Amino acid sequence: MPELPEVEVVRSGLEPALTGASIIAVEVLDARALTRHPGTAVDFEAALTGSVMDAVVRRGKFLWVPLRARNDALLTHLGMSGQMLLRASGAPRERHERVRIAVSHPRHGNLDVVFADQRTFGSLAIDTLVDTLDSAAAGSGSGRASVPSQVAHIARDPLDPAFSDADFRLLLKKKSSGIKRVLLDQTVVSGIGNIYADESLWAARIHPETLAKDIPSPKATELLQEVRFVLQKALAEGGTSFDAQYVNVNGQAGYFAHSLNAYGRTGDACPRCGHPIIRLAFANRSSHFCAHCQQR
DNA sequence: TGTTTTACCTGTGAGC
DNA sequence: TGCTCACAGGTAAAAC
Repeated sequence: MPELPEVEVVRSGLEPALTGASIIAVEVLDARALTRHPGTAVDFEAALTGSVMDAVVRRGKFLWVPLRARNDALLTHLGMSGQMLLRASGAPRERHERVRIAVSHPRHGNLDVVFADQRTFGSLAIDTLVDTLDSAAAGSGSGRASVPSQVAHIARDPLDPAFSDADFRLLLKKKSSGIKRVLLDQTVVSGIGNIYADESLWAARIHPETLAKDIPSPKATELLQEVRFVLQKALAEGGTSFDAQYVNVNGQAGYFAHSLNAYGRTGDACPRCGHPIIRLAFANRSSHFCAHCQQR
């Protein structure tokens, strides 16, 4: 389940291999991988072939590759099970392979970028670049102040230097939803999914159903600190991998699953107080928390 | 307008 | 052994 740390691991893995590389061939094996793309698979293949990739940029869970001397980018969202894999040119098909992009890099030679996705929630697209609303750099990996139009409404993530803590606290004051729901709202703060929302709330000792507007400002500041700590620790450990759902560009799993305190630990003793971690149904998914040290 | 629910999708494992 | 069903969850559209 790729959230900010997992997507950043993928971004930093792709960056040296793709920056400056030319696209020499594109093969769409399953058009469902293009649900975000406004045109057809044939358009997609034709529009990419021959273009040069300038960078690999991330905001929240979105990744994109600006195309040289053009006002558009190759946009990627991994969804729940998407993988971007770097493979030797002509390598055998991956399981659930949806799109293959053959590139030629001036220093690294030829290789294939494979987009594989089991649950087909992820997708690729070619999207027009628009100016960022605050004129600051778009996100991680680029100094340019432009984002794909489909990313324009996505908030900055907590690791972005241009993220405003004050704006975040102000937004919380206006939200009458539970804080867990608000943390998952990518227009409020991006990059956080179910795993890191549960972990951050556990660390900040906040019950997931606490109304966002009821959280005092100092507590909101503490929550942001915990969010950043959890994201940075997960990033340092290569992300969170359950089964084979998330891997880096070389197909390797991350280690953060061993560091989880609440997520997926239903029935285990809370590492802080020893009371059992509880699982609560929440919006077609689950919240995991300690009812003793995270009281409403 | 703001908030909540639903649809999309497939592999895995539990239960029968 | 083979079948059914619940579950995992990010995003956007629909419903409330």
